[in-house]
Parts: sequence; structure tokens; C-alpha cells
Amino acid sequence: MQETYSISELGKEFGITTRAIRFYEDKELLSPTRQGGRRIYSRADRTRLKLLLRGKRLGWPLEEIKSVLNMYDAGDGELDQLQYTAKKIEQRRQQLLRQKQDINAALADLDRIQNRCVSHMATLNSCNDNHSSQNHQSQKETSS
DNA sequence: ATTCTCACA
DNA sequence: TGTGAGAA
Repeated sequence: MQETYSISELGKEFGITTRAIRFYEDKELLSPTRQGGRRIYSRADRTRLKLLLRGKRLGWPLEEIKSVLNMYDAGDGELDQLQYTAKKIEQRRQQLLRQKQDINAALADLDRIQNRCVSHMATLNSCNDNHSSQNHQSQKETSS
């Protein structure tokens, strides 16, 4: 296990582009040291990036991730960190639940509309069937 | 291979 | 929340 990493090594390891990693740095979620312009990432930086990506997967905005990450190594009271993080988790859970309700409502709407469409088509088809015996012959003649 | 900036969705 | 292009 090495103690430092280049930006491309981290990108490869986590399956993200170097552009994205620089983007996170620009947003102040990462702060690698430099060696003549080149970024040098410590194991702490690597851990930070890993946590960042996990937060992203769980749907947190970068700003939220940033505040949690900063609390973590600002050595704020451990109790404060945990309380803050727990609160964020609960907020995220509520947000997802709301979205779930919205999706279910939209799905139910689609069901109603689709049912109207289908039944309407059924009435049109039965209308056609009533006249199809008369039209059928002429359609065959014009198509050939 | 890495850096930065500007533009763009 | 990133990507692409171009220059150094």
C-alpha cells in the first residue's frame, strides 16, 4: 500500500475522470499537496475521496458532503459529528420517501390515462369493424 | 502524462 | 455536477 497517489491513479482506482477529481478540489472537497504543480494525494486524501463518492452514491449534494467531511477532520466533537450526520441521513430518507410518493402518484395517473386510451381505441376499432366488410374490398383493389 | 481556463449542458 | 477543447 503506497502512501501517495497521482490524480490519474485515483481516477483509475475509483472509476472517475481526472477532470472530476479536479472539479471536487475546485469545490474545496479535496486539498492535495503539490510538487511543482503536480497534485500529490495522501492516504487521507484518498479516504476523503472514497467517502465523498459514497455520499454521492447516496444522493447527497456536494455541499452536504463537504460539510460532513469537514466536520470529520476538523475534529469537532464526535458526538456533534454523529448527531449532524444522523440528521442528514434522516433528511435524505424523508426526501426519498417523498419522491417515492410522487412516483407512485404519477404511475397511478398513467394507469388512468392509459386505460382511457385503450378503451377509446376499443370503441374506434369496433366502429371500424362495422364498416370494414364494405371497405375491405376497395382497400385491396387500391393497394394492388 | 499533467496543468489551467473557457465554454457549455 | 460535471465534460470537452485547446494551450502550455
